[in-house]
Amino acid sequence: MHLSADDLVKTLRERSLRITKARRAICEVLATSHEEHMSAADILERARVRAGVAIDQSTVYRTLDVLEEFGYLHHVHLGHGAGVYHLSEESDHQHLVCEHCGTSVEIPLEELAPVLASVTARYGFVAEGVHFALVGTCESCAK
Amino acid sequence: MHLSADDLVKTLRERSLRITKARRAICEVLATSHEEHMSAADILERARVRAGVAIDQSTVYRTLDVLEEFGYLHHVHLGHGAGVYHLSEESDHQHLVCEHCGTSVEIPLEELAPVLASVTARYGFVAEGVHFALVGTCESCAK
DNA sequence: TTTCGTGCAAATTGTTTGCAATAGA
DNA sequence: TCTATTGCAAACAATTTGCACGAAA
Repeated sequence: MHLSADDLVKTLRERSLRITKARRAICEVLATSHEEHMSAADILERARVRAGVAIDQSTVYRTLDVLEEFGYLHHVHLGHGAGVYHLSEESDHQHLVCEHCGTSVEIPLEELAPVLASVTARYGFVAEGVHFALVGTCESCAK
Repeated sequence: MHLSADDLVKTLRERSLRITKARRAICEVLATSHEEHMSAADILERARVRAGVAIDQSTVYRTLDVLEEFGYLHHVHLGHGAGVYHLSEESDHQHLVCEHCGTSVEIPLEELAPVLASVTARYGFVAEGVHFALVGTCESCAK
């Protein structure tokens, strides 16, 4: 299930943050480009069109910060250049298995999304995060 | 086997590039901090000390570019902030295995470095890239 | 001597911040 | 009304580029 623009707006309202044209437009842009990785500049441009009013980049960054703080959004710096933003998906998770003690830790699949995306882009290989486990050494065994 | 400063200098010479104090110092810094992830600023500082002469940041970037172009160096943007550089190790690689046709593709381990690093930072889990394969669908099976 | 590589300074790109004006609750 | 949020402009951080001089080959 995907987050809608209204979901985002609602959470802003619930935290007694104000719903402005800029914020609404940014939420809409994020909600309607779900699987896409957008830079702040991309979001700004689309939000401007959608809002029909002037929106500043600083407003975009500030809004993204707020949403990220609440866990609705993530951003990563793939390769070089600008960071890319996208909404958090339902918490599919990925397992980290310790080869020493067998413990497994769950991490949100989203954490791996950036690499999986870049692997797809570069090698045409669609990785299935859920089908593999990361093997390594857990924190306590590392000591 | 690790690359020494001389190895690096030698390759520069072989390509008829000039061996300057700045370049030599940068090579030495890289060679003597093998497993470390250094930013360009770190490298600049250490190279300045080592060379005993003024070295400019642009020179550092240009030298790093050259070494990277020749495959002796990699850099990645982990998280935010400055990118980090490190010499290429023996080409450890990672396998992408297609679950449909069994084909496997090799990708440089370095490709996965960003996530592995963030997983370590966030969960104290040291992933061993070489011990897992990414399972998914390859380009031709995807059609 | 002939270029290549340098330092310097200024330009670029991506992101953040200070502040007075404005609009949401 | 009251104050959170905005746009603007300026500050920042990381990296790149233009250029004339100096130094490797």
